[in-house]
Amino acid sequence: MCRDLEETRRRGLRKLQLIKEAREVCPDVIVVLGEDIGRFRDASKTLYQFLRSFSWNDRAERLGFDEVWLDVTDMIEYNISLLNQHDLSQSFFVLQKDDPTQGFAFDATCYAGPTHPNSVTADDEVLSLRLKIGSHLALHLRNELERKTGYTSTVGISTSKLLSKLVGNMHKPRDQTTLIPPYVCRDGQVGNVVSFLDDYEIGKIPGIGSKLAQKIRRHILQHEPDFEKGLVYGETKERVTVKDVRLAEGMGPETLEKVLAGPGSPHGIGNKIWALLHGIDDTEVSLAKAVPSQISIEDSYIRLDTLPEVLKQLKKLSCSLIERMRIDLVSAVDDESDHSPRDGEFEPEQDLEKNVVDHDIKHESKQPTKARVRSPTWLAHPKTIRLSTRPRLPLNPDGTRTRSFKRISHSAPLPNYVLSLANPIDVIAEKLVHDTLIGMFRKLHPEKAGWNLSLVNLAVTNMAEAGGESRTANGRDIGSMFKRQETVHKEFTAYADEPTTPEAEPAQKSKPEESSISLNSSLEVDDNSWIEEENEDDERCGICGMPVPLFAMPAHLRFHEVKDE
DNA sequence: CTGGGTGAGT
DNA sequence: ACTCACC
Repeated sequence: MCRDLEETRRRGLRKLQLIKEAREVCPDVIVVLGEDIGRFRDASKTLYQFLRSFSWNDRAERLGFDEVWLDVTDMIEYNISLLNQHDLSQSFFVLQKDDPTQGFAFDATCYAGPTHPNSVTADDEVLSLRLKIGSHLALHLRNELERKTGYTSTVGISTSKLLSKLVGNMHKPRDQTTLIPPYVCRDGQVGNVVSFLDDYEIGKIPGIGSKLAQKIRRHILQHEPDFEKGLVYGETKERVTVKDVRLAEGMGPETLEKVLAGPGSPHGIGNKIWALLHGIDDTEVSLAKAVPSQISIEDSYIRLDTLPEVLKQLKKLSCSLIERMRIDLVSAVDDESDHSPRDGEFEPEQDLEKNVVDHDIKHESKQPTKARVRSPTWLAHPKTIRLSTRPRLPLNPDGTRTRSFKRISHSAPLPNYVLSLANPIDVIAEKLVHDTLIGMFRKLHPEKAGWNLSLVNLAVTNMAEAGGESRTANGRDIGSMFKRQETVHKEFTAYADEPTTPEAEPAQKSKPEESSISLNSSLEVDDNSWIEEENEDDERCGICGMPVPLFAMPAHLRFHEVKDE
């Protein structure tokens, strides 16, 4: 097994490759089944909360486990207002509005890291400046991420989710790329956005998945595109590029609508895809959510065709699901009622470490007046439970098996006792299986036998958020953790990689600077504890008295000017 | 035969 | 409520 993604790829292993094919092309590959993604999930959470903790507007959106968009438009705007236009090379980026000493020095006359294209042509000074500042912020975030967690990362800087994601792939691993102006061009010349996108295979554009890509290819090629066996997943023999589509005869939003519309496709798909092909994506980076909208656990099986075995698996999935619910949906809240647990008094067994910031607790315990405890509380109540299966299709007459990824599902109200924190997970799971899941399973598979499942998924959905619009309840606590201490590095033994996303908009106007960050792999991390020291070289600000590093003083004083207006 | 997520259509 | 498309 290779720790190194490049080596792995060089040996012919690809993502989404069939195990059979992997063994053919690389006979000494070691295939590990039954993997536990728990540690990936933890790493993902760490990454997300770290980046989110920098955000001012809380627009931080995850894509899969290892990518995050940040809409940092507000931070860029604010910092532009602080710039000394006569000394841009000695700028200071303020990371916190309420504390102008928190930040870093940077040179606002240049981009940090690589750009695409590499050479800068004079154009659109406003957008250029915004992107330059964005690129320095990205570098700072990457440096801090690596210093504090050990994770290296790759970042794209542009004005939309679409463009930041794509351009971020240009320099991997452990680097960043800024898509630079001119985004659109005058005089019929092609801007950098269109020229950047033109050579992409159509299916590589985020938002154009396999189904849409096939429909488009079929239309452009005028026949059913061949999928050659042995080719990398998602690649076709006949490459259809964005340019091919854009310049195809009669092509436009209307044609695309006709080509793409069908059952399951959203209205206006033609317009949307047409915009995407031009690098236009006006979708916003979504606000961080206090709670997920769904939690699900699934497992796949070589063969699952008896009821006793199904019940056993349902029990296992139920346990995992309840455990996950308690981790992600339960938080500790202040409880004023004078209920300090007496010795020997039963306390619900559950792991709240991830939800509670321990310094808060210590702080609380210093309060002499009232015995305050943190009581576990549901941040949201799922109202629905859903059971999905993926049946393995019966053999064809000719003995082959058609592969299907179709799922069937059934939903039911989630019984209240599942939310009981006093009972052991085990006990709840057992009851859930017998009271509810068996019945749901029978609805999906009424026959006594004859079915064979390749997958079972158990989910809770339909979250009713509890009380206080706690958008900040959980994540912020974790976010503050980063500001307080170095976080222990968790080993990340994989070659995380590649996702891909969204939709479109005029890159032109005053649009968000967005960064798409992708987590790559781990480095050794020095087991670092850092001590905050007061720097004696700091000058004190004449206005607010705060100690400010000398190089940051000009920016700090401008901060007062702006603020006091 | 990966293990998750989100959002939309019907 | 259920399925599909997409990541």
